Amino acid sequence: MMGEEKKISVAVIKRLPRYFRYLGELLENDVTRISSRELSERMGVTASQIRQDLNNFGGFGQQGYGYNVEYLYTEIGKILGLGNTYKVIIIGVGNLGQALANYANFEKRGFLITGLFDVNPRLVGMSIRGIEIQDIDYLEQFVKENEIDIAVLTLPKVKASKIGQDLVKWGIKGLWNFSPIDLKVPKDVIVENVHLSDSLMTLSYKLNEQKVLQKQDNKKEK
Amino acid sequence: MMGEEKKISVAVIKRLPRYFRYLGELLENDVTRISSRELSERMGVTASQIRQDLNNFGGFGQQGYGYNVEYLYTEIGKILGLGNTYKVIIIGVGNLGQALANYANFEKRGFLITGLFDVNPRLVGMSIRGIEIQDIDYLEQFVKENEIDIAVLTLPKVKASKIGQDLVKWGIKGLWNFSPIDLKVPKDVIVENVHLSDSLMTLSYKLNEQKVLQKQDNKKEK
DNA sequence: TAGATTGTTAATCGATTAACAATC
DNA sequence: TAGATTGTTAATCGATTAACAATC
Repeated sequence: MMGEEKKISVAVIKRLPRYFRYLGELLENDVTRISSRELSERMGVTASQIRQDLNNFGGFGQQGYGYNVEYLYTEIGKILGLGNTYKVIIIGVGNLGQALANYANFEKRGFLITGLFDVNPRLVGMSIRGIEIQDIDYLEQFVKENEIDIAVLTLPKVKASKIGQDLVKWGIKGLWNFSPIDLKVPKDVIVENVHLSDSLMTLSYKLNEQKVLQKQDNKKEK
Repeated sequence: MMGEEKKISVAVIKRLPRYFRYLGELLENDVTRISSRELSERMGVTASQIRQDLNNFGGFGQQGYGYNVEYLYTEIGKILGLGNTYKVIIIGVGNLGQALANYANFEKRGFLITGLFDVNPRLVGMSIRGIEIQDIDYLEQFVKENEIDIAVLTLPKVKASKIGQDLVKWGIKGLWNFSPIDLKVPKDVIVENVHLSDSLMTLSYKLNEQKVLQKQDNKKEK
């Protein structure tokens, strides 16, 4: 029956951009076809996983041949929704917000920065890549008048929660959240978190674990 | 037998910083004790998972009482290796590198920025938070003379791979990689990736999926 | 046609959840 | 002591891997 598709797991979705990246590289190197086995060796995953992952979305390969790199690249791009353009606003134009505003590659992928907002009067009025930073007081009006797809939250923890709620109220459906908080949102709103301090702590954990393992090894050698 | 501990899964490790964050908030709000059930409700996970996760590292709770917030917070901090200090260098001091260099919270957690490097002659000689940006030519010497724990890679894709290899050769054991590549490193070197474009693509995918679901709902309503 | 490799089903593995005895 | 809640074992669920028939 239609519409009865099994839900794709987050684990699979998170792997798609990586496939996309590898296929892009193959394409740059003029590789026209690739088998799941060879791709698996390059990526350090199992061929089985690649085939399973792809077959969640359709049969992109051909028996006895493998996958056409360009075709598969295009198809995964479509699956990731990269054909679309998204109107993006950045809220909090500190160092990180500026970094993201300046990152040209996002524009290439269809993420168009259409508004920048900050509370800091020193920043308001300045421009980044031709876009003027507005006072956050104008945020509500701006969001309501422009069809914004994604709001990037790069502001201090204390403000992020409130602004996040407001944005949802004003109709935003996508949040790219860099603040170290978990936003509570209705289920039709998508939040993608980038928790840098979490990432750094994970690194810290692993470095420590590594040290412990080395000590154990040293003992064994004695 | 000693040293026969079961390996902690990445899934568990990745959850630790989140526990740490929630416990920190509880502490700020003067909550002294919490049960796995209550924490689970706040975090949107199962109480069972919390207890399982924590018991990988030890019994931090007390039957009939729950967990002492401050104690648990401290212990998870220890597990995450936050008692240590790490010497950190940032390679590539563009917008993102600058953002990270300016992020004071990292210092608080023991991640001390001790060197900044870039190829861009315009940046070399400038200072961020009292640290002068050096030409990347001095990187090798600097790494060999100072015991650097973590190198942050915030440079263009094309350079990242080579520099990453070099750093490993020069003895770096921890890499915090922001470049959209997968570094190949020996197994005693830890790489923690922050792939911003992957994250954005995941958001894009989910926004698209959301749209599709809404269309299906609309159909059903008719 | 023979060889290669997919798409897909079945088997395995690991992670999450449930249940409950231990115990504060 | 009775009630609450942990620590931990057992059951379930889901994701990964293996296997192989289908087919290019």
